[in-house]
Amino acid sequence: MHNNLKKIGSELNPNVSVDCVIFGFDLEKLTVLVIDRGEISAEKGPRLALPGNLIYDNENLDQAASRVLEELTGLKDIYLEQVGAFGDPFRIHKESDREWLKSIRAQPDARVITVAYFSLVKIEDYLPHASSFAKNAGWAPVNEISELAFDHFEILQAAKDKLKQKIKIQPIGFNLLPEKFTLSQLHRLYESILDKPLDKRNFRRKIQKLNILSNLKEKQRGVPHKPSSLYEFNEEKYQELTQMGFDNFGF
Amino acid sequence: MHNNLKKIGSELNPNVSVDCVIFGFDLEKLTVLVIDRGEISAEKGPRLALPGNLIYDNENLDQAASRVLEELTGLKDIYLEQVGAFGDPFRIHKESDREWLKSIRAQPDARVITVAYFSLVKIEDYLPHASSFAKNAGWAPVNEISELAFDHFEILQAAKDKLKQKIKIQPIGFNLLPEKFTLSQLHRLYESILDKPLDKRNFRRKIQKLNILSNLKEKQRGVPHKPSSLYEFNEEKYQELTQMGFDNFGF
DNA sequence: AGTCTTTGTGTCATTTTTACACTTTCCAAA
DNA sequence: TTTGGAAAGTGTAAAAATGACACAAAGACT
Repeated sequence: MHNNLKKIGSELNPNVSVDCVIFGFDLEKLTVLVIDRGEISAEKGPRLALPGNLIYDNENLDQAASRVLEELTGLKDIYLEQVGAFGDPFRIHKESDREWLKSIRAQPDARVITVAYFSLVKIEDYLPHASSFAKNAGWAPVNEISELAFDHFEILQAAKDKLKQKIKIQPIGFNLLPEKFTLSQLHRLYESILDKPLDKRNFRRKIQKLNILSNLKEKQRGVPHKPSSLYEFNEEKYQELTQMGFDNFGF
Repeated sequence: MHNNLKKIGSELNPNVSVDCVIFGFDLEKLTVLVIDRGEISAEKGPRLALPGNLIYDNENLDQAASRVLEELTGLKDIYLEQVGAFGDPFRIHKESDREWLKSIRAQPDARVITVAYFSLVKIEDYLPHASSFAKNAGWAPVNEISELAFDHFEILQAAKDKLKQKIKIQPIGFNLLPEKFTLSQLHRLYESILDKPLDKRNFRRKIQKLNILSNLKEKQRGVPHKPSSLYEFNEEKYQELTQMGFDNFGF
């Protein structure tokens, strides 16, 4: 099938980039990893931007997104999902963007299409201040972001929508939680993503009925209140469910 | 905001294309518009492909998709939705593809990212044989397609999935039906897209309860059985529904 | 011992879903 | 004109899911 491959160097493709919306959950609210472009004049627009980079000609889109994610956080094998392609003609066009563009190795007058991904990360796995990677990256609460550089705010919005939609169908939320978590944490996570309150008892009933959680015989320790049971996501039980035609959490 | 625009000609961008999955519905089953690349040696892979083309540097992605759709069918203002971006490195690599590539004006050794769209067309609005456009395009039943050129089969699959998902949430199916249609036709349409049988009475009850159809005081004529009432999709009533928080058909 | 904070639990009324079969209406052919 | 074929159209009952709602239990801290 793949005969006659052309030999081409691993060059950056000046026309296609990937941007990553990296979600985290601080056990209270949904957060996203943003990069501070530093002190810039008002002309340059918002300081904060999503991590992203041009793609290499010898990697596919998913690989490029993984690479960007790993370059920034050092994390591998992370849940990644494509959001879609973005790009008005000449969306990068300000003289004042030149410096920034140079830093991501794009040509200022190039037309760049960007393919956006969202990823779900256990926030404990990436503590920016402890990391040797980009000191200028940090977690920001999603709901407190009101603007981002370039078209990144639009991309963030699309990523939130996609996540919201996806979590109604597949149990991907566990990627944002520690291995062992409480039902209350899961409950807050769903409320954060769906952006609406869910009745506590009804939520617990619904989740428990699905039977995709293992109740570890272990409790929280050191909390100044009644300690909660800890649970683990059970992949096998979830597979059974899907094989029975399950495809909707009903939120 | 948009100062300092670069002046750039309306050149084709050799790195980015759009492909369109144009769905139709022949009142029996879901169909898709495919292009016959003509007699080619077995080496060249499947004859059938999705319509697509490179994008111009002065149009955005949505515009490019509209253009491709219009160039092929002559139709404007058609429902279009992005499916996502596709593209392995060097996915176009066969010597035998050169001729075809020339015809779509791509360079044989270029790396092409393709952004896929799906669109919904009233099949009656585009009858290939009556059209002066591409004589080599035609409607093919979606379920009878087992292979397509390039990565188009994968794209078709993704488009079907997206359509299936989307129709559970928004009443976009009407774009595939004539202005006036019967409940049975709508029923068959949903079964085709969701790819599963739906109980007739339950389907009708569910649709009617939503109250987004206007029952025209008009019946089918000339059918060899009891004639059906004709209905029209009522956009205003649907808007009311959404404003009341409706976002799920529950299929 | 008392206070604070969060966990964890059940019921009832309403709504939604599912499964299921027969009569009506028109056309066409005998 | 009668008859047969073919799809339209309609109701009900049982089961399941949803939504609303309040208080006791467990541990930490003072």
